[in-house]
Amino acid sequence: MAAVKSQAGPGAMQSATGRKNYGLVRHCVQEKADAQKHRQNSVLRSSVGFGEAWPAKLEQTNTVLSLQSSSVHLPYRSPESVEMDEIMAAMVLTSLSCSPVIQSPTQRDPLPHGPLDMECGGGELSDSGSSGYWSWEHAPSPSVTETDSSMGQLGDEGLHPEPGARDELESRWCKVSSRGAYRCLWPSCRKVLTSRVGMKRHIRILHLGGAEQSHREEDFYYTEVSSEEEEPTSPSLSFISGPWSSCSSTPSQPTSREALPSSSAFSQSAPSSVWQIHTEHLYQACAPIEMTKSPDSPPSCEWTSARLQLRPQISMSRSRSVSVGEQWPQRNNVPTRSHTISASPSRGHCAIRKGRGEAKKCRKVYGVERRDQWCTACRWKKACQRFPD
DNA sequence: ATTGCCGGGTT
DNA sequence: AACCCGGCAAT
Repeated sequence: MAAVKSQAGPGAMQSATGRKNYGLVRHCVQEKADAQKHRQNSVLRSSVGFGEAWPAKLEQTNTVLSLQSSSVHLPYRSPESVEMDEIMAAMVLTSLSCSPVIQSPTQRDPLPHGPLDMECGGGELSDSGSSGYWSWEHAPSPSVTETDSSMGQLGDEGLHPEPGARDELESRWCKVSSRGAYRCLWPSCRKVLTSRVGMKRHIRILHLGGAEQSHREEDFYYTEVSSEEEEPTSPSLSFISGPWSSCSSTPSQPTSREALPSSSAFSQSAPSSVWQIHTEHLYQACAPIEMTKSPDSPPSCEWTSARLQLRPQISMSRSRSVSVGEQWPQRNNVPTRSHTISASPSRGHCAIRKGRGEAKKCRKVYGVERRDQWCTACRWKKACQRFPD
């Protein structure tokens, strides 16, 4: 009883005669307490880990974050001063994801499913891999990984792009300043026009069937290229850069081209998937790190220390832009899950002791004063035969 | 402190 | 075998 009082408080007190439920009540209370304890511990742990990973991640993801900030008209700030504002910006972006422009890409279901659709579909991209987290932060293919990481780097003037496809992407991004041509990104159509209006018309008429409702959708099917960049690009790169650039209302704007689509693409599927993602993420926090490290990752020791930092930067931006607003539910959920896991031993422990108090015994039923009504075993201080466990 | 009951003693 | 109880673990 004293134990009950101390653990469950006065509300859970059971009378001596009500001891039948004592065990159950106590178990529930115990698990509650355990849950709270685990939750606190997990929250604390996760928050600590987050805090550790955060600064380093800030440095690496500064680009994406600042771009996001720019999309909500927040001035660029140094990484050291951005933490809270980034969270706010991410939340704002999340809320902004419901804007018509952002949603429009997902309305193209009847269209043939080229890479564009997959990419601009938002949810399809993030969930295409399957179970959310791994498909998000685990780039399914090297090309995507590289693209993701280069996405972040290209916007970051402080980082040096790497050779290979990244160069191409860089040129693609850099062409913004030297824009001159527009390439149709429709699958198997690489038409290049020098006029945006012409390109829109081309897309609308040839690919969108001239539909009136496709009024704004042409933006998603062409990309702006520099006139000298006519060599074909790998599909993964082209289809990524294209829709992303065009998802914004003004495709030629480098900042919005990156921030808006990313937020839109993920926000549509984020609230549920990211929720699960972070759950699994924390759950798998002990998973090997190096396996997910991109070969292009900057050789920073900070990047090898925290798991999140090893993710492609765009992935991190996704997670953050969408999930920061969801962080609390996630965090509240994660400990719950960990509690479920960690509670099993405690449950097993309780199972051993479960028998006691579970069943009424003669002593409890009749009381000491009516001992004559006890079963023989109880009278002999043996295992009760009338109310066996 | 109370309870359940094992182990052992006594008759 | 019937009965009783010390003592322990669990609560």
